[in-house]
Amino acid sequence: MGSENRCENCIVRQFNSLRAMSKDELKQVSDSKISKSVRKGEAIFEEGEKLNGVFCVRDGVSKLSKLSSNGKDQIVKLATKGEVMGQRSVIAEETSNLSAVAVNDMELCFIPKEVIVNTLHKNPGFTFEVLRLMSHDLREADDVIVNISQKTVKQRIAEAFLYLKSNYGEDADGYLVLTLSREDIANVVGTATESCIRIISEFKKKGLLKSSGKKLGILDEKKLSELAEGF
Amino acid sequence: MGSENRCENCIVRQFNSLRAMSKDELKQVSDSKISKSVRKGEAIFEEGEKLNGVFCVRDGVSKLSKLSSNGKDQIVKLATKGEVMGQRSVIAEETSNLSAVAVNDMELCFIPKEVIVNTLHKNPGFTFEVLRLMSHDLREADDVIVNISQKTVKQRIAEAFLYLKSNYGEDADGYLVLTLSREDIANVVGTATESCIRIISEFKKKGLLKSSGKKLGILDEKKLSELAEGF
DNA sequence: TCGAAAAGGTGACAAATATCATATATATTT
DNA sequence: AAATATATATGATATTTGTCACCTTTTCGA
Repeated sequence: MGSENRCENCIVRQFNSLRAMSKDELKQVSDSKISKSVRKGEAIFEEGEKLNGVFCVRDGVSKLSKLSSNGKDQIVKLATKGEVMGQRSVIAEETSNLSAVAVNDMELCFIPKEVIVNTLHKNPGFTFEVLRLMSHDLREADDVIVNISQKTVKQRIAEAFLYLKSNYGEDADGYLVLTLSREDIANVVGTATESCIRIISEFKKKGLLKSSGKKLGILDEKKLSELAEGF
Repeated sequence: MGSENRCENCIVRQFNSLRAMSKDELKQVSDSKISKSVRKGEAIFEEGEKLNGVFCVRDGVSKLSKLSSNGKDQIVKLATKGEVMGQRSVIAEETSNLSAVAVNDMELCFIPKEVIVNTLHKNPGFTFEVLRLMSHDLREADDVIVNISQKTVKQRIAEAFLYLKSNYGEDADGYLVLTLSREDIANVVGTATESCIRIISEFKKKGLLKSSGKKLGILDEKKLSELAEGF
């Protein structure tokens, strides 16, 4: 096994709570972790499932969502390289409240919960780091609640594109690196797919967005953010 | 000072993270805390304010909300006896993302952040307990997001009444102990005050709710929960 | 590479919800 | 108790958004 497969050397660790682990703890994690490849569209875990560990995202993006009885799927969060999924369930010792599905091909490490829980009880630095990251997630969740209830669908879609640009960037030609289907965008902002398509078409007609194949790009960021703010 | 004013003897501590503190740590908290009485409608802290500590709710209820530019106020959470407010901001070292306003007369203890932060770095049990409670808050926030985007206003209002009953109970005559104004209920479910009033009137006409003065009571819990589920 | 399936797109219409106006009841102040 | 402010209530209407139907384009597997 090459040394790049050791958590000690894994670069994504710099972005998550694992960076607060001691060398020994990290060694334990590395020895017990299981690497997984997940293809686009595949499920990583399902709502209601009991998680026996957490998933550290090495590459790719996963959508964390909740399905309702009427068949709608609300995406609550997108998890990217460096993020750890399933922490909440492991900490609260509850089944997962969300499903995780790969948005594109992914590389993951599964870390058994025992190692995590042990470290949580022994290493306050690690616990604090997890707490800090979760408090960030909580703030973002609060913001989502306020956005959904106070902004129009058009504002939320405009905001979603700004979010995609600032979080995942754009390529040399100005297209967003992370390509989401219209349905996924609709599920992020909490609207019907048709409404989402309609508004994206409108944005394209107005010269705010451009498209090439499946890719979408932002043409007029200023107007898009004015729109998001409600002007 | 009577012994009931010591955190060591405070009963609300049983419901929050302070129960994981050592005797010494608790003594420190008690020696540095400041008791406050807040009248109904008064602000405890404002969105954007830098918090120098947390607020432990001894009695009463506070609404945690965020104001938008269009004047609407989304209530993200209600904090009750035993809950600690402002933790997120103190932990993340950010200004508060929410405002806290008293829904009824309240008794609070202000605990300077130094004591909290010190304990977070020294006592993993305490940190873990804070983490556990925050992971619960995060789950609830996820649920709110899904509810707001997938359920109708009518469903969410039905749900709000069930929530008020199960969390705050009802008096001998079957009226909800926690009385919220129609505006507050509207701000909890994320709708216009008029829409909220209209639906409550409808519920009363249909025999699902009863009212007496400002008080509201649940008459038909079964139908109300069926309604909340979408039947 | 052909053909099915999925994704993207658009119109017409229905339903849900917000907004505005105005009235009445209730609480609060003086 | 009168005066004022605030909360509740309801109708009329506008706006937003969802739903259904149908079509075109793209993707992907056999």
